[in-house]
Amino acid sequence: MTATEGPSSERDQAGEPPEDREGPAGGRRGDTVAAVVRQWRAVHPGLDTGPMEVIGRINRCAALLQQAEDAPLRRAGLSRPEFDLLGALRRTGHELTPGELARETFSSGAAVTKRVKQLTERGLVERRGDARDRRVAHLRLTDAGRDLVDGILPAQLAYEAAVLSGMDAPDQGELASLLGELLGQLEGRLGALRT
Amino acid sequence: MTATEGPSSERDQAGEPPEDREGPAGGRRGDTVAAVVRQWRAVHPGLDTGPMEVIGRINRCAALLQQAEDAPLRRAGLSRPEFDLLGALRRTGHELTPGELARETFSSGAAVTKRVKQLTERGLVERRGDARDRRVAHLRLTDAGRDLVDGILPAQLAYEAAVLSGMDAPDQGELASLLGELLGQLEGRLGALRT
DNA sequence: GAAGTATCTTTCACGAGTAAAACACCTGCT
DNA sequence: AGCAGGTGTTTTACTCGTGAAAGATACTTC
Repeated sequence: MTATEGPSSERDQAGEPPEDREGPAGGRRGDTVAAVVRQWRAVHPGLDTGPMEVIGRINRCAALLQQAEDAPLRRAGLSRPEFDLLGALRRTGHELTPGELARETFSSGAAVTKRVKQLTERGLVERRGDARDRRVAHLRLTDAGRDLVDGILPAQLAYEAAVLSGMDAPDQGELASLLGELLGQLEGRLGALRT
Repeated sequence: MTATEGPSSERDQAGEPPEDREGPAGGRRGDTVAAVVRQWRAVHPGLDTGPMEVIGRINRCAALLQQAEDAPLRRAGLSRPEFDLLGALRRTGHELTPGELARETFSSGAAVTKRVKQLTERGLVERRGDARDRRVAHLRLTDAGRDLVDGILPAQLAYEAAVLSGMDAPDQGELASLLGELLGQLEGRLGALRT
């Protein structure tokens, strides 16, 4: 969550006309971001609210999805960042160094250090020193770690599919494709905008 | 950040064939999520990776956008959650209680308490006790707070528009619409899935 | 081959968010 | 009136992530 949005609320003193009126959980039609955009437009009629409708919704979807999405993981006693770390190890198929893991999972090196420590204590990850360069460590899944990932992943994907099931397949494909386009753009030239 | 993804990395001992090879910053074509999906499919050919392509991309877009998006705000000395709080006050037009603000900004009451404290100390927000019910506080923007929001918002939206400018307007509209559909679904029946 | 510089990882100190408990106050029931 | 229970807000104790510094090792150059 973030972006210039939030659900619309009701708060009217005595006898105001029953104007907008949408509970935070959203009205029967239209999402909360749409309501927020309407509010902004009422206050600042000249504003170009186009970007909010995209960015606000992305942020809001991400927040909701993360909240919901983690349910199957928690049952396995894993947080999402922990699962991401294990997953990176699993899907690449080979050992990774802490630095590589940090890049893979888009988190700081410090965070990786901590997570690896916990995961090794739990017996899911093993570390091995490099013979050539004694600064680096090589991390790999233990058998237990691999089994855990392989056991969770199908349930996780099925759960995610259920979460998305309100949308039909073609729309999901279209959405994935547009997001891919946006993401490609962002990953390419974001950082060139560091004004 | 989060979701079952992360960029692909290179790590090969001596003489392996130059197989996949995409730096974390993404290859010339295709986003990082696509690369991750390819890795998963190579390891688990039977998997339905559809959900990852949507959810993974949403999460990754959100992470990148938040990182980039906040640049104009930081110049004004505000974090995104602080701006969201001020924005909620501004766009609703009337006073809000801490509880309402928490719902508006999708954050916990405790977080709102802390932010409000800081913002009142900075002279951007004022509080007023309720005469009837002395538990509740009513919060409103000071003139300085209102001016700050009004001063930042156009720059913020222009910046966001620039961030999205790699996509043409019809695609942005399409994306916004699909996200709105998804968000409507999620907001409606998410929580019914609390398995 | 020694000094300086770059790189990989971990440690430290801190800020931010959360859940749960604590408070403070209202309200309805007897 | 008095109290049981509910609601709005703040406090507390804790977790987690981060940036910056520290630590350890490799490379480069004179």
